[in-house]
Order: sequence, then C-alpha cells, then structure tokens
Amino acid sequence: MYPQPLENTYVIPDGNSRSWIGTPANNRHVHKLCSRDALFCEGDEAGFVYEVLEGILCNYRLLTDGRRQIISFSYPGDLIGLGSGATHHYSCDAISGAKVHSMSKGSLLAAAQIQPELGRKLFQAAASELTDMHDFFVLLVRKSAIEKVASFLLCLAHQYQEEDERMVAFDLPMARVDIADFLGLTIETVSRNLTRLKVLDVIDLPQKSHVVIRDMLRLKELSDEDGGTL
Amino acid sequence: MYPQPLENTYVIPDGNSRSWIGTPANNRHVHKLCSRDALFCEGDEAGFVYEVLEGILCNYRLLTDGRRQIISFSYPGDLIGLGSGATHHYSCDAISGAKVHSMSKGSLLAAAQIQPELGRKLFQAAASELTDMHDFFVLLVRKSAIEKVASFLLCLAHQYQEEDERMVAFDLPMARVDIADFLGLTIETVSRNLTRLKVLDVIDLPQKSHVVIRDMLRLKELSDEDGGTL
DNA sequence: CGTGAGGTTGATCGCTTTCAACGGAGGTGG
DNA sequence: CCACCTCCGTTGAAAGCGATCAACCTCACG
Repeated sequence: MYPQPLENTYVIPDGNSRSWIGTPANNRHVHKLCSRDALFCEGDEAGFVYEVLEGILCNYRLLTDGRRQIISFSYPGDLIGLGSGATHHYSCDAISGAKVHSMSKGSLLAAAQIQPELGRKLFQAAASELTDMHDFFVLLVRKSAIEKVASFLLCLAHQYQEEDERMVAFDLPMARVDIADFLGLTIETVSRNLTRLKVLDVIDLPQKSHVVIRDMLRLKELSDEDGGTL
Repeated sequence: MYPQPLENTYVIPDGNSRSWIGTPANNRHVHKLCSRDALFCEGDEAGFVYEVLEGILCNYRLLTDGRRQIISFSYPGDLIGLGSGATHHYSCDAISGAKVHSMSKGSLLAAAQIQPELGRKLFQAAASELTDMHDFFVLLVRKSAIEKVASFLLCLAHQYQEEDERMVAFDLPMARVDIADFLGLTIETVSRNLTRLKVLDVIDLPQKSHVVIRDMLRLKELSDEDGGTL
C-alpha cells in the first residue's frame, strides 16, 4: 500500500523546489498521483511527511460499516502526515491528479532540532491545522445542511482567490460524494441544497462542477459566518 | 477579561512544579479558578499558554444565535492555548474548581528554540491533539445519539482510571448541558440516552452525577468502537 | 445506440429537536 | 423545621430535518 519507492518517483533538482521546507537533498522526492490513488492508508507506518505541490488530496477515516468521514482536504502548500504516533491515523487519497513532495519524518524532525526556524514552522503548521479543525467542528455539529454547503463553497472560493466583492467563479474539484463525506451529509442532501442555493439565485451552476457565486453577501449570511469560513 | 494578573496568582516555589514543561522561573504562575470562571475568551490576546494542574476546563466557541460548541475538555496535564495566531480562537472556562499553570507563549516558544527537546514536546502535544480531534470528528458526524453518549462515558472512564474489565464507577464532572454542547446534542437527548443505557442495564446512575458502568463490553459495542473512543 | 457512472428529484421514514410539564435536590427566609 | 423558590434534570408529545429508497436524467465513452 505504501507508495515508496514508486516508479514515478524522481529527485527534484536542487533549487527547483517550490517547497517552503528545506530538507536534505537526498530526501527530496516527488510522487505523482492520479485521481483516486492512495498516498497512504490508516494503519500504515507513518515514516514520511508530504507536502502538496499540485492538486488536491483528501484525508479520511473509514468506519466498519463502510461509511467515510473526510477529515480535511489538502491543497498545494499543505503538509500531510504530521500526526503523532508510528502509524497514520487516517487514509489519504488524491481526488485529482496531484504531485506531493515526500520527506522522511525522522530526518525532518531531526532537522527541526538543528534548525529552530524549521521547528517553529512545523509547530505553526500543526497549530494552524488545529485552528482549522476547531472551525470545522462548529460547522459539522451546529450547522444545518444549507449552512454547511454555503460554508463549504465560501471556503473553496477563499482557497482559490482573494474574494471578489460580488462575483466569484471556480471549478468544484471534488465529486458530490466527497463533499457529502466531508460535510457529514448524503449526496442527495448536498445536491438538494446546491439546487436550493441556485433557486435562491445565490449561486449558479452552469456545469455540474462549475460554480458561480452571484451573491457573496447572501452566501455569507446563509453560511452563518461566525462559525468560521470553513 | 484576561486574568493576568490575578489576586489569587502566586509563584510556584522552584522544584515544586508538577509540570512537565520547564520554563524560566519568572514565568511560573498558578491561577486558581472556580467553577464557571473564564480563563480567556475568544478574541482575547493569546499571550499565554496554560497547563492544567487540577480540575477540568472546557474550550468552546459561541455562535451568534447563542449556541455553544465545546471543542474539548482539558484535564490535568493538558496544554491550553497552543493555537497559532495572536488571539485565541475559542473561549476557555473552568467547569470545576481548577488550577492552571500559565506561561508566556513568547518565552515558551523562544525556550523551545534553545531546547530542542521542549520544541519536540510542544510539537507532539499539538500533533496528538490533532489526532484526538480526528477521532472526535467521526464521533460527532457519524454517530447516533446513543453512540455518542456511550463513547463519551467510555472516554471519561478511560480518563479516570485504567479500565477495569467489567465495572467502573466515577463522577460526571460536568453538567448535562456541557455534555450536550460537547456531543452536539440537546440536554434532553443526553438525558434520554443516559436513561436508555440505564434501562438496558449497561450503566447505573445512583446519583445524577455518579456513573457506574455495569457492562463495559456492551457499552463498547454501543459506542461503535472503531470511530475511536474519543 | 447501448451502457454505466455521477447527479438530481420525489416520497416516505425515523431520529433528534422543540416545546411543555413535571420532579427532586439544595438554599433561603420566616 | 418547614414552606417556598430556583436550578437542573427527566419525561412526554409533536414537529422538523436529513436519511433512505427509488426513479429519472445527463453525459462520456465504446
């Protein structure tokens, strides 16, 4: 299951990395992933940390009854696999074509002991991930279906660009089932509420995976803002 | 709002600290809190990190409509306020009498740059908190009310003592409303499901705040285990 | 043109919430 | 010592929301 080594693994030429984390050159590898490829699975040995270079991945847990809870999506610049413990506590799949930069967790942590600045960055990454989780908590537990969908769209809009005042358009990079498993809803409920937002003229859906926000203010109202934009 | 300085603040004599974090002596202060006292509020400047010495605190966010989502309970040994950013993203109240050890966040982070071991510990604390959150996610979104309550009781039992095979008794340190705001339920639903567990002879409630687990195996089954015990 | 996957829409069911009333423990004051 | 009050928890009845089950649609692909 563990993708190391992979055929499509190669060493980044020095100085060519867009990564914000400096690691010894001999640990710099890039993995190319196709949509639905697994990066690692729950229970796998957690020997590596990954930085997303391109594409989007999702981190999730599976329940015995087959249901899936997506914990987070990872966008370019995000780190994956920082969790404590010797094994991963969740699985990670690409939901689109993706490139990730892998680093040995051991040598990364060792390097952090030598470079205080790197240690601080790692800590900041974990701390900011925690903050995001707190926002997500409120969303998951306290918000209604339409508030969840509205919040999710706002989060994506934010992810893609600085917010235009009134009009933002972007592609939904994930399928309905991914949105549903993230928001704790069914695909039917996601679909119904996207339709509701469209009927309310808050968004438009020219194609199934293309979203146009027609009324940002109204969308924010519907998302019940204060619980965080996620 | 911010409790520094406080009348009931005093310096721990050197060598008397039960804390696992070493900080400069001039930053060692203990705050005593009564039940429902606030340690800090969402939006307050996040200049300090706290370690719980005694009692239990709850970290929560408020929505504009007045609803509250408790993000986590903090037990002795836990760190509070590690989040990134200049201000706290959540509020923190004591739910019982409590003592916390406060440390300047700045000097703690500075100390971590000098003592790599401390930096590693801080990082581990954040990473392990993240893992707990992931478990909690699955509980909050995917579990039914009775599964949530069962999971919560298991978590408390675990918190208090090594699990007896069949019989564990402990006091519920928090009110029904706190449990409800933590599990994303109403107090009525919490109450109903505690009663259901009692009728099923899985637990007993000799007093409102005293729980006796009569059938640990059954309780674990009802909690649907795999989502993490919380 | 047939096929299959992903998405939408409709009808019904069940669980949790909501609203409301009641009960019990602790505190206060006469 | 007891009546009264208040807070917290419990229980009941009804309503609402999202899940489930099912049918249909749309588009890409062979």
